[in-house]
Amino acid sequence: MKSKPDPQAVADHIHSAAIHLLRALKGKDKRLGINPAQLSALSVLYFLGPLTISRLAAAEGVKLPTISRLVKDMARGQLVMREKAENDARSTYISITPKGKALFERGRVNRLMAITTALENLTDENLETLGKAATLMENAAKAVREA
Amino acid sequence: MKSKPDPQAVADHIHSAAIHLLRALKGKDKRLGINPAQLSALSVLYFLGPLTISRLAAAEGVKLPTISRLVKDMARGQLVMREKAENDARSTYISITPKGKALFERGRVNRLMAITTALENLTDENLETLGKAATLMENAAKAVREA
DNA sequence: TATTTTCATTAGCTAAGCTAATTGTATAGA
DNA sequence: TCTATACAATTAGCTTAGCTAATGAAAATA
Repeated sequence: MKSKPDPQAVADHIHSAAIHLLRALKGKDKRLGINPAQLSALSVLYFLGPLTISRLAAAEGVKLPTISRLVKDMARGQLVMREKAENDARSTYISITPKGKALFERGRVNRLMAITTALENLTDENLETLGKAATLMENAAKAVREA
Repeated sequence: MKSKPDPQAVADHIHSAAIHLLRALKGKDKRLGINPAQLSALSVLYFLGPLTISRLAAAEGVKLPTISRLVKDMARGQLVMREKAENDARSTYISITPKGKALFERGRVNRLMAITTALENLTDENLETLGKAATLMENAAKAVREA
């Protein structure tokens, strides 16, 4: 039963699975007026509190301009607010507004419902497997980013 | 130890992990002259053999025009070949060329080396976890797509 | 035979990433 | 203190990878 797992094969498999899962999810939150990238950024602000653009970019693992534009869009929709940092005039803190919070909560639920539904019929054991795998994937992502 | 896993939380976690892993990988195969989407399509042709555009799109979980354009680009680069189906003049079979095969093999190795390296230090048990998770994710992706 | 369905392409749109260049602000060193 | 360097953020412009809608041609069906 325990045939020695081949890292290359596992890498191939997990990579392919990640691609297919995200592709399948794309567009599931169209009607909410929010897109996946915004949802993801809102999630960070929701859980971590106000952050500068730079720190938000780092948290999301993307470059500055990417977040900069995202924040602009979200600020226009009043999902987030800008606040000048007291100690450093170069920095701006971004925080989530009540409206953003509400949208995020709705959006998050809707977006993830699709996966959740797909996972609901799984055994607890399988759910546990997925949970552990998620952590391993996050670590791998970090390692790749730092490579 | 076995605290009842919450599908919603697992969904959230796996979703986030998939986003971060793929973002981290992006651009790792720039210098090969092939991009992730092409690599993914080549992979399917490599393993499954010649397919029509429609079947290729289905295998990749995307719409027809997406694959149509991808194939056009790859055909220009002589990575794949078109062949008219004998029995149905509407269909075209796409197959991988020797050049495509070679590029795929190199590309695949290079692209996945990043994950592989990140995974090499894991225990066999963790690799097994990831392997199982990948399968569960593929199933979830399919379920989402069909929802 | 006439209609509908299917396979594929084209045109044109959007989202989400990137690099390079620019502006304004902080800080370190001469 | 002044100057050079470094850092935060934005803007401009490019690329990739997806989508829908419209079209043409072939096959299947009523």
